[in-house]
Amino acid sequence: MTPRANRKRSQPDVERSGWQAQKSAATRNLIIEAAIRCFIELGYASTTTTRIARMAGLSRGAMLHHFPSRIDIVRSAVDHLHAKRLNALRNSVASIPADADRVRLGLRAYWKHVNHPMSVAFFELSVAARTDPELEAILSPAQTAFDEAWYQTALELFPEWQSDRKAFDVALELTRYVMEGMAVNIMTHERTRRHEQVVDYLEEQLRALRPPTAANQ
Amino acid sequence: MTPRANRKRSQPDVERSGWQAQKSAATRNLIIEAAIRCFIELGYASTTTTRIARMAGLSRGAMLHHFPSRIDIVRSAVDHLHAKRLNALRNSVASIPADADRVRLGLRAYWKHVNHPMSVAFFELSVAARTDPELEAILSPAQTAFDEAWYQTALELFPEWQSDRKAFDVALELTRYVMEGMAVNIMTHERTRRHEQVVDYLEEQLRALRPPTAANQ
DNA sequence: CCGGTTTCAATCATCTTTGACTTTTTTTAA
DNA sequence: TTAAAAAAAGTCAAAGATGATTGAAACCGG
Repeated sequence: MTPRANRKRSQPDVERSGWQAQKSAATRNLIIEAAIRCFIELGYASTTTTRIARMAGLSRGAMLHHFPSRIDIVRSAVDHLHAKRLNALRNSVASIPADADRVRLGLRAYWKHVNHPMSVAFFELSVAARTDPELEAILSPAQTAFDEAWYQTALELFPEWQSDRKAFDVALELTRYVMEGMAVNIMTHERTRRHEQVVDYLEEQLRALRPPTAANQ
Repeated sequence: MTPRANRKRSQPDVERSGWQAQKSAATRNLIIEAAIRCFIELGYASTTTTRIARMAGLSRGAMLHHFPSRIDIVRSAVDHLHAKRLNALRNSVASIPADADRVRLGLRAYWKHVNHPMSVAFFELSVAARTDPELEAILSPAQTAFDEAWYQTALELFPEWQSDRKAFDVALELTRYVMEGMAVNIMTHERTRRHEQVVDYLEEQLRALRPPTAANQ
């Protein structure tokens, strides 16, 4: 994103647009994305600093220059993931026209979202955080912020649903659990199940849960 | 749990399963259950041989006498979990009378099942197996066997549903995904959500999916 | 051009985990 | 009672991971 790096020395903060700063930011990004790829491909526990460095194509020493310790990388990776995830959610919902089949498109968008590699990475972190208080502390704010944003975004996508907030809440939670349950199933088991049928069925149910004002959009 | 057994010294041949063998088996069980507790409390990655031994109240050397290597413990733990899980499923379903509200009781039984510590342990292993081929090879047979047993058990619980196998499949998968999605949510996030409402709603939907032969049981 | 800084690389000591090996204690069978 | 066998405990070296330290190359402002 922005070439902003947390400077520790007594350098004027405004002067941070030189070539060096940009290269530094690029390297930091490279490391963060390598770490995320490690989470996805190797799992959180096997994501060692050595592996991240190799994945990023850097020496371990060079990497530890940008991130003094392992947990610093994790912290930045969580921030990075959170920002991208939030952005992807907003974009995918914003691209749905008001006169479109919002139930269908919204559902498919979320289905795509939970199957995105980014969600796999977040899932890995979430599971690891269950038994790792330090990671939990890092991840928790991002989780709740995303949950909140998800709720708000859904509310904006379906303004007519505000009339029946009870049904709306059930619909949202149901959607969330079905989608995430299926995503987890796909991640851990094989991918040879009839998930699409369940998505279709869920779509039907969501329509039934909606207030009967609009026609069927 | 105590290795107390009746000692008959006048029968040397049948004594093959004597005290020593029993004590050995008890110790093995102790180790296996300690390992499972470690999976639950520390996570799979942090379950080292040292921690298992400490959890079991044994020296590490003693433990490695019974299980030469770490993976051997994992193997036995998976078998142990699988057997107990299968047994619990069968028992809880078998305890449902034919004239009871089978939808409600079956659903609650499964809800209880996915929130059981045993399921947490299995979940930990499943997630770790995603990026660990060796563990995957150990876990996969147990997974598919359990899935198969789950399907069969449900079929036996709802024999009238055989007439509409399509709806039955959707109902089963839906149930599975909602329940597991919620369970994962409870494990990784906080437990302060309105899961019960979703269970109630799911119960309603399952009733609607059933063939309209029986009254409402 | 140069002093100082930033980036990158390499090495080092420490710690943890693992599995093999050895020793001690307990139990079994002759 | 005693010797073999099994269980339990303790010791050891190898491998891997981490963070710190040192050294070298590129870059910037003056």
